[in-house]
Amino acid sequence: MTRPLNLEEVGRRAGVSRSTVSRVVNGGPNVSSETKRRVEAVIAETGYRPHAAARSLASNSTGVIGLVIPSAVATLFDDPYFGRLILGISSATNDVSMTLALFLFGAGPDESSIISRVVTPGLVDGVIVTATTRGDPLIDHMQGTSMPFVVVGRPDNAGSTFCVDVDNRAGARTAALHLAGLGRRRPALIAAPSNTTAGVDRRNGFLEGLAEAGLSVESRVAEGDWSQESGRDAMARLLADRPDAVFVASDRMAVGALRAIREAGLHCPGDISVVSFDGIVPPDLTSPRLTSVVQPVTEVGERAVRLLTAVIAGASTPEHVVFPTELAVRESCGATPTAEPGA
Amino acid sequence: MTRPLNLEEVGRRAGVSRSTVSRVVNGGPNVSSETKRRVEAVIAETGYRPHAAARSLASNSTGVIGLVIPSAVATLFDDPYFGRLILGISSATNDVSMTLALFLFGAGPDESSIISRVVTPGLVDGVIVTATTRGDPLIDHMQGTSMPFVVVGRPDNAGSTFCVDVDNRAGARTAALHLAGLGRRRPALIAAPSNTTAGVDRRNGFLEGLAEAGLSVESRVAEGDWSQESGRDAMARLLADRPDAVFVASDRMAVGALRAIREAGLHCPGDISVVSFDGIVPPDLTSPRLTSVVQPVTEVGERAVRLLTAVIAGASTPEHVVFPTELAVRESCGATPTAEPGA
DNA sequence: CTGAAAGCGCTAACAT
DNA sequence: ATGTTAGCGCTTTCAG
Repeated sequence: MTRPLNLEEVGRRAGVSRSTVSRVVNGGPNVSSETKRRVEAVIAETGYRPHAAARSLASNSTGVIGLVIPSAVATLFDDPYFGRLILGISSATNDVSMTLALFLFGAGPDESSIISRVVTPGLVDGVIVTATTRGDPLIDHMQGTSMPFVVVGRPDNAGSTFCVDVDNRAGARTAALHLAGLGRRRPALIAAPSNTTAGVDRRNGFLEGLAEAGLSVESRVAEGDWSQESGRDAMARLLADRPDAVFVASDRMAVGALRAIREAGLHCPGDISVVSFDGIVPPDLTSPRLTSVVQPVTEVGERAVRLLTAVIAGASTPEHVVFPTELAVRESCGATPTAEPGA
Repeated sequence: MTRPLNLEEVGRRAGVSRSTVSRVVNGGPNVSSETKRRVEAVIAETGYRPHAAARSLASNSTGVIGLVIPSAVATLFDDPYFGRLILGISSATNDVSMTLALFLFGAGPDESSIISRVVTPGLVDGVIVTATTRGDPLIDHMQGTSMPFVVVGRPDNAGSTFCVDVDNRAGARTAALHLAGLGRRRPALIAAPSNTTAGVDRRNGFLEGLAEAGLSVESRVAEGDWSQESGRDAMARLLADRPDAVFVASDRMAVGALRAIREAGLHCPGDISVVSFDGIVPPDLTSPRLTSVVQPVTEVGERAVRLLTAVIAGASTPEHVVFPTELAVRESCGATPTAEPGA
């Protein structure tokens, strides 16, 4: 006859009440060390583990946070960005002994049902939302609920939400200034999708930096979709205009751009300087190695978790965390490389 | 005065008991359509959603499945394999209205605590374990618990576990036969880590196929670590031995190998035929396009979820699902490409 | 320092 | 067809 292994049973075996067992399990005060020892012995020998659902119900806290990635099309995982972000978030949740729930969804009929699952009470304590597009209804939806959430990235209506982002605009501006400083005079731009704030911010930042240097892209602008292929296609098209420099809004697209340059029989950085954004593709994977505006993806993820726990704990004045980026100068821009950042 | 929005409250507003509300929420029988209509109206206007933890506790089923990836080092996400697998698993869990919890952990002191969190009662209904290494203690650990689980890949002691894998051995053998059929006589092998069963199976399958064709790799063998860099390094070393063909155990490593070939001033497939395994890198991303043994990653993920739900439902005789692979012949092997599979 | 008791919100018999 | 009731295993006052 095997009875359920719960607090009551552990208490029975240790000769104490379930309240006392609960106290030792949760490291509560007011337990004699002798009692504590005995209870712990029973826990060890029985392998008792508290029941998560029961605990959630009684304490009104689940210990799990959700990560919501809408429009999670296949291509999304071809970019190392999300893997890195997930890694950062996962490691931060592990650090605080929480569990990570992943909500991925593309367009489709299931979308609204998943959206509503995310805000199911008693499922997660809060959620991190990322990869939203401009005007994404998801964020409005979240605001209409009482579920704590933080956004990774900059939502359109950022004012009222907690979010953590990198300074895309400043980073792109730095890229422009760097290119200008190298004496380049016919810059081109391969932008990221304009339905994302990161895409818009990087584009604006680049144009702003150019303007400061008295330069302009004129018609040398193309927009990619984050994929390597799109970067290659965009570069191939732009080459007709004979640019002597190009800022590519993501590493992945830059890899494609480098390829297009090579396929056109041109040389980088000799014929054209390339600077990209992300700092996520291992430098040695390309030749020349990419000069890139590095964003601290892992830190962003970790910070998002910390911020979310604060919101869950009751923080109420929207906080806006913005991480700076750092320009890693390597060979693709044609400048003399500086030391690797952090080296 | 706002009262908690629960079954009781919804029932109060609709003028019925909480059991009745529970029935309509769960689509149970024995509810008059008039009552059902009234209750649904209240639910719609209040935005009531059942409390997940309470439901889990009462029903002894959480509706969440865990995905466990040990040794989730950063490099893990540089390979599109895991992204694809997660996508497949996520879409399958969405289909059955379940939630996906992600447990990633590298080596470290936290490892055992995460391992034990995975088997916390009342947290997940079952777990999918993948990316284990040979002799991984995690699987033994899982077997010691009553938590339902399935393995993606082939555990050493597969006999007693449910698992879904692809036929790595047969796929690699096909690659060998294909290369032999092309008239290549000095084949080389860039193997995957020998502490993984996939690595071992692919190696053995290739050697087996070679033997059937009366060929041998002799000393033309190197082992990579799945990374693109390792493939490049391995190829660079092997080139000294003048192979006229190489089987690379993963697409990522093959991309690196192609690069090494180019950097050595050699030509693929002219000087050397390349066949890889995975079929996960978009063909147009490399030139020449890779001939590859394609494994159905997404299907594997979906199938793992289905199998797990069966185990959760009580299935008890270990089942071993093995998906076949398919050779996609493109340009890197030097053969005349066939039509794209599935085209 | 420890125990008793009242829920948390839901499901699932069992009544009616 | 609907209501009543007894838990699920835990946390958390409140007594002692």
